[in-house]
Amino acid sequence: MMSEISNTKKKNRELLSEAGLRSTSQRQSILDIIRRGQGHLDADEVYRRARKKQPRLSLSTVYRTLQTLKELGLVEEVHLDETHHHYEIKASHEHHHLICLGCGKVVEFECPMSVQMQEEVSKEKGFEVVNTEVRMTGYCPECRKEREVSNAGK
Amino acid sequence: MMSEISNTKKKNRELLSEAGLRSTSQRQSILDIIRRGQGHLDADEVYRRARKKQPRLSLSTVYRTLQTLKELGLVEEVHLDETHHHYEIKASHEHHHLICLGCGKVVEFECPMSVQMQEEVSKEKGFEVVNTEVRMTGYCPECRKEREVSNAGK
DNA sequence: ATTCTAGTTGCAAATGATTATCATTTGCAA
DNA sequence: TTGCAAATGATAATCATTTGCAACTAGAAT
Repeated sequence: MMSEISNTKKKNRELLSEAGLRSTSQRQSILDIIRRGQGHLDADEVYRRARKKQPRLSLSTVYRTLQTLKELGLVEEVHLDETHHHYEIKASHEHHHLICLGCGKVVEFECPMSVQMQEEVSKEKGFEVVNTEVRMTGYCPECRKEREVSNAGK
Repeated sequence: MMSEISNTKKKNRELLSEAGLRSTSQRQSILDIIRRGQGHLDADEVYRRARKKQPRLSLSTVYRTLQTLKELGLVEEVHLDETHHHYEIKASHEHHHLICLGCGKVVEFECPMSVQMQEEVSKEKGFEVVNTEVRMTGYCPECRKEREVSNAGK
């Protein structure tokens, strides 16, 4: 348990210094928060959580760090909605997002088909495709139920 | 030719009044511009084009009209990049977007597979999926060439 | 045709997410 | 321990989009 935590800390430190970046407490905690965050945190949520430990942390640092970690390839920026960005640890497995229009819940899904799709489009359009994002929206089981109820009331 | 234009005008008028909306000149021209725009116009581009005929048109009206037309289901909002929205006439055939990271060019592609994909995810997650967006990024033939040249120079 | 009025518009100011600026602080190599 | 480039915090700037409100107008009622 203890070793797990210090491992993470050490790993963070190494990751950063390998990239030629200084290992600051701010970067440590932001990285940790995203790692523990189970994906889908936005800048402001990271800010709020990080401030619990570092009340003097500024929002700009969060944005800058997010940007840096993204460039480093440690963190991925995902586009769950149109108003702002969300961030998650770059996962080992490629996955996509299914977003509930009712409650905002986000569910991840894998999609082996998308690789095939990417190849097809690549060939057909002569592009070198570097990324494929699949975003589905709909209603989760709970919200579906609610909608049925309120529709029945009409 | 003449009849085509007035047809469109009449159609616009009908579409709007059917929805209980007033048929204003602003809405007419914005709708026309998007229809003629071959997809992918952003609010500001619509604004610039519309002003040629209606110099007093305001940007807020463009935004409001875009919003209204979207709700009406006549226009679709697409997310080609993270900085702002683009709009296109709701097409008869579902299609997705492939965006060049070099020059920004946007190419549409169809993807019958996505329907199947949607069904699978629907079943697996218990969602009622209402929309699937596939967004690929990469480099178009021209930009690929350029990149090869500049890489060779290294 | 004239009047009436709720739907629309234009303008300006507000908002919300993100980025830039710059003085101050800090990690870390020497 | 020191020097200095990198990083931070506070604040202002930016940019797309939204909103409040007074003035305007489409279209129904007269």
